[in-house]
Amino acid sequence: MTEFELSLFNNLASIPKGRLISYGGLAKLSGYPNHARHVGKVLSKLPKDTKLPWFRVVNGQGKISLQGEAYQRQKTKLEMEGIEVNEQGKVINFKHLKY
DNA sequence: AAAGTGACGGTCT
DNA sequence: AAGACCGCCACTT
Repeated sequence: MTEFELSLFNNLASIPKGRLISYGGLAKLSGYPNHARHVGKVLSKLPKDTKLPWFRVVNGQGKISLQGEAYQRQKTKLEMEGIEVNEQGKVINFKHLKY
């Protein structure tokens, strides 16, 4: 467990329901700007039963980055919080925490 | 050891 | 508005 991951998990856990953050924003918030890709890498290793709100992380264009089955899982999770996702994977009714 | 690979992002066209 | 381009960095081949 690196310091980056620890900070990342703490910040991610603090994202309120109904709000989103970008990969780059989360990286910067965790003290590592320009590490957006690393954030995705870390999140991809989370256990499927994690309590962390991984689904509240979208890319800089406000779109879901996951593909296929995973895309559907995130979309469903977001819709359960009242966030709409259009045909292009873009989130509509949301308040972003930080980009 | 060099090259490829992403749950990415800012700029330029 | 949408792509193309390039920078980025840990990991895997």
